[in-house]
Amino acid sequence: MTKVKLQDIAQAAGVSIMTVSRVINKDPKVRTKTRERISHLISEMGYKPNTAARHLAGTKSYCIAVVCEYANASYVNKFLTASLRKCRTIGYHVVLDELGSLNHDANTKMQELVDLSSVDGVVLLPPTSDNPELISMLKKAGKSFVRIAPNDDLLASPYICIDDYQAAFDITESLIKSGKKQIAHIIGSESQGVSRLRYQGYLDALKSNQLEAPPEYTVQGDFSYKSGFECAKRLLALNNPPDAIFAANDEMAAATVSVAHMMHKNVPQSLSIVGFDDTEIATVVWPQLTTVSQPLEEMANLAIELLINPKVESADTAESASKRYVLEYAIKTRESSFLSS
Amino acid sequence: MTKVKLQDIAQAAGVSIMTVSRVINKDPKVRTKTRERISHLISEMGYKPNTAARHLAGTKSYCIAVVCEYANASYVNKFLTASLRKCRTIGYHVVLDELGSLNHDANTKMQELVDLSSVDGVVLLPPTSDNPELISMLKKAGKSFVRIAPNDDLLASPYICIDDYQAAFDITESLIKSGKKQIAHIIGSESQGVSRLRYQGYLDALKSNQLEAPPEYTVQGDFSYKSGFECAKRLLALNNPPDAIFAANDEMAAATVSVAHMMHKNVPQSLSIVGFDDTEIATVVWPQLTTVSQPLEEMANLAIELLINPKVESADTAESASKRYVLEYAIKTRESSFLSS
DNA sequence: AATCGTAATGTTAGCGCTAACAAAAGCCGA
DNA sequence: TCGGCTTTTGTTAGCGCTAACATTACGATT
Repeated sequence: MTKVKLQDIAQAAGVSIMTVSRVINKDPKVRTKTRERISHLISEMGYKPNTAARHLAGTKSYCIAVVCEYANASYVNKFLTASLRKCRTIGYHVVLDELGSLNHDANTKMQELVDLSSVDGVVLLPPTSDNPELISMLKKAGKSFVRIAPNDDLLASPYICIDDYQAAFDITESLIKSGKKQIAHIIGSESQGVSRLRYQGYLDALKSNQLEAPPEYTVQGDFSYKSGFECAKRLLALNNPPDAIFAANDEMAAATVSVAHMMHKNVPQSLSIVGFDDTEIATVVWPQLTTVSQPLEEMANLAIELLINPKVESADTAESASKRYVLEYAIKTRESSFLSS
Repeated sequence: MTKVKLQDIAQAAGVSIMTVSRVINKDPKVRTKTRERISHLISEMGYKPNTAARHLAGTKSYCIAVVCEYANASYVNKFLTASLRKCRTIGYHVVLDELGSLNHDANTKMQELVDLSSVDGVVLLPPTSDNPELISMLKKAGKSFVRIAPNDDLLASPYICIDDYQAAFDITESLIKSGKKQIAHIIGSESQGVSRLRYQGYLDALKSNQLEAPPEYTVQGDFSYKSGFECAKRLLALNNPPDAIFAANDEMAAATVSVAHMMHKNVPQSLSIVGFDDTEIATVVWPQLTTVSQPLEEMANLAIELLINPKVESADTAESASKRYVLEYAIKTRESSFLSS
């Protein structure tokens, strides 16, 4: 039960401890034959590097930070869980930073700096992806970080997103294809770039299908259930209420479902509702939400991958310089927009 | 920006590094005067112990494991977030273990054992709190662990819970007080002890109010939304449908709300619905759920506290031997059972 | 005041690993 | 076959801290 260490492997392989360390750290300066022999022993003897020792001896901390505004947002939860899972398999740790709770300017910065020193990389979740102070702080500190769905300063760091515009376009069009013509939109938080993209996708889908929406069909939410509730009430109280509502996230779409029930509207017959994100919420309301499924797990895995791998800043292709990762989304069609029977 | 270390403090205080270490570790064998002087310097100079070094040198790993079946259950999320928050402040790390995904018997055990070695303590979330193999494994390994809401083998470890029975009793009675007389119950997963307690609380509340429920008013769910949906459909399809439903958790209560909408029942006028847990879900449905609020944050904090503090196994009082922590719950009255206007 | 016992502090070694440099081994042409 | 080069491997030191033991300071007892 006692742990296998470098020493043990080295002894078994008849090499020095350093050579084994090199194999572990993928140092190319090891003869292929030696590497293979050692690699074999490593897996055979079940060696796992001791993170604490590596941290202490080396320059890496084997820890990454996930920064969000509030940890209870459903997409944050999903992302966080995925990150924990991923890090667990590769022997990293995760710390969670919630910016929302601590609003003192200087204090926040301090908090951050403290952690920065002991973290290999940082993942910024929206809306912190566009926090200019945070970004400049990270740059100044020379920390590597990746952002999820940022809007501004796109060259500041690698980032991961989906094509929010196209996804919004598609899901709006799916509404149109199902015969809806009066489609309203609840915009997401103004502080987030994706809100604009999703809004634009919605607008363009209407336009390219020769549809128009009166100005009152566009209402400003902030991604919260509460805001969605208010917005949906406003929309459905109109003289000419919409026959479909595209909410910029699931929370607001769920709220719209609630209002529909409140007003005894049949969903989807007299009102279709679609959301965005495909979080838990989408499937704990009735009817379940048609929504855009973001590959949050994949995003988390990729983000961490990018952070821990010594970025091969090779100049050979323009491709490797493109620090932009656009992942595939999927439209999950459920009953809130489509009657199955 | 360079980190303060023990050495720096020792120098500033004119003592040896070891004395400072003793102060940090609350070793009583330091003269009060010395301790105070050093403590002062520690906070003044902003010293933070280096976890990796402590881990390497000492016997503790400064890491705790949270074990659950599936990480997407809403109470797990809430607990996990709280744990991360807590651990962050005290310089601990958290690893998440999801048992549900890996069902291979031996494999699971192995997985666990691997981690056990590098973890100071383990928190078992239901239903893993009652996993006998897990428990015996932990005991055999001599790991300290605390369980949340266990049902069996109550002396095996310290545990934290609320009075599920009484809470269920209370919330059922609140239904009765509001004038409902035909109250049904959707039982939670059979594998979880709390299901029985909540059921019993429900039964006894009826009895002590001279009410009776026909056998068909009791249906077996499994804490999932889906099961709640099926159960609620069954209940509301009865010839004499209930006028109130107490679901054993929020997921199933949310499902019941869904079914009510589906059947065009007014909530709470013609059907009151109450849940249990007060997770996110309770407030993203309409009407929002009346539910029992579990202090999950507090539970997480306490669990971690218990794990990291060298348990003072003092024999002086029976009190210290009682390894049972029953925290306060609160009934959150919302519109699913109570019309505000 | 000398003696002992305990309380308080100090010293040494090393946790498992990596950085930085040192040495050895392999390869080449002349 | 020999330098002079590169590639591959080894050696040494130390990251920041704690365990275990060694030493000193202090106080009480006679």
